[in-house]
Amino acid sequence: MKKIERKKASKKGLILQRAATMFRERGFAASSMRDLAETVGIEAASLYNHIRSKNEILESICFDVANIFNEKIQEVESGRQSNINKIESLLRFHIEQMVDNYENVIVSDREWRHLDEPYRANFQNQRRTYRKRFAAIIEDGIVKGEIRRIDAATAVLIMLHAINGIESWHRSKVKMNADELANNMIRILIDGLRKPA
Amino acid sequence: MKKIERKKASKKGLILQRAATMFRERGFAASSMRDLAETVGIEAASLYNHIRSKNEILESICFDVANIFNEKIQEVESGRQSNINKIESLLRFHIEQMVDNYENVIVSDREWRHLDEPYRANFQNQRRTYRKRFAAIIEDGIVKGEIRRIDAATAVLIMLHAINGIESWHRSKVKMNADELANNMIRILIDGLRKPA
DNA sequence: CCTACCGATCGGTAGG
DNA sequence: CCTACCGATCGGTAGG
Repeated sequence: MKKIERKKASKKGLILQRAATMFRERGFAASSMRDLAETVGIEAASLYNHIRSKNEILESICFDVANIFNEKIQEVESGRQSNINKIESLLRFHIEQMVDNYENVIVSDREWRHLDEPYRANFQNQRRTYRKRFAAIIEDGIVKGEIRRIDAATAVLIMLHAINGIESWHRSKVKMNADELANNMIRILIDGLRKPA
Repeated sequence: MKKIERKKASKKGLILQRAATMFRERGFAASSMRDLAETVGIEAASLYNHIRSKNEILESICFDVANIFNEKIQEVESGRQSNINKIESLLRFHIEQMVDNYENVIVSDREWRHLDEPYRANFQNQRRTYRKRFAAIIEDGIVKGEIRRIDAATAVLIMLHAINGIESWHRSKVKMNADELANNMIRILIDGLRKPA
């Protein structure tokens, strides 16, 4: 019994993993269940023994990613570091996820609009909330004099989107290692381009 | 004769404009020619009197956007400003395009992967070239001591992706005006978050 | 997990 | 610009 369940779980895991790759490469709407089945090595109809629908796969990917980031920001918020260091921690985590959990992170960011209701609204809400919590850290940093007087909401959008640049790093031939990449990105985002006079 | 041509041109323009909106909202693959025809006010079959195929619409959107940015970077490269100011000019232009030419810019950035070959490869090449030219400006700025010793390619990816954050600004209720937005973004990207000690 | 199949919808064409 | 229609493909189900 345990064996069967483990087998089922791992086959479902395989389906989700192959789906993430396919959704990233072609987009959710342009990915067919027949093609997905083929990469998994079964017939299309057999997929439905493991998942309920195409949309359920997307739900699974999107909410997995959302949970990962929600847990992290909770942990960071309750820490005792400076706000600048909290931001650096979050950025490092985003970069790390972008490197290690690439397919899922990209798909959730790019394809969540295809979620059926009420999942779409739910996901959008979680996004909004996450950004507000991130902005609150920046605002606290401004109040405490660690951070320039910038618009916090704009800064959050910049940070979160900037990290999507790693997408291109993934496909690049000249692979910088992941740590070096993270250090470069954080330095640029936190200290800017301009050389201090 | 002129009248007919002008009429045709404007109907084709309407189709491209409605298509851009639809492609942005639902994605290219999830947009049907029947739905597009409906928003234009004609039958699906009649679209083909104005355009050759669904993919041709995407080509038109993507290469229009590519041309706009290629022309701009050419102009900036040949200017006499400092490299920091060249970067600021490019960023301002990107932000301006994101505000004024929103649908086309977003669609070209998000949906170009659906271009048929050889357009896809061509577009990808133009992207790569644009980024190299952008990076060359940063590298020159580093050599001349205007810019910190950062990885130029990484900086380009950050800048270009960061600007996509405006996407969220568009849907936001609390509308900051476009100039204010541009100033905030440029300050954050060029001078960073951290308050100088 | 498969075979066989459903109704719906897709991009596009013929012919006027 | 329309009516009528094509073949292909879609997500998903029945039944075993």
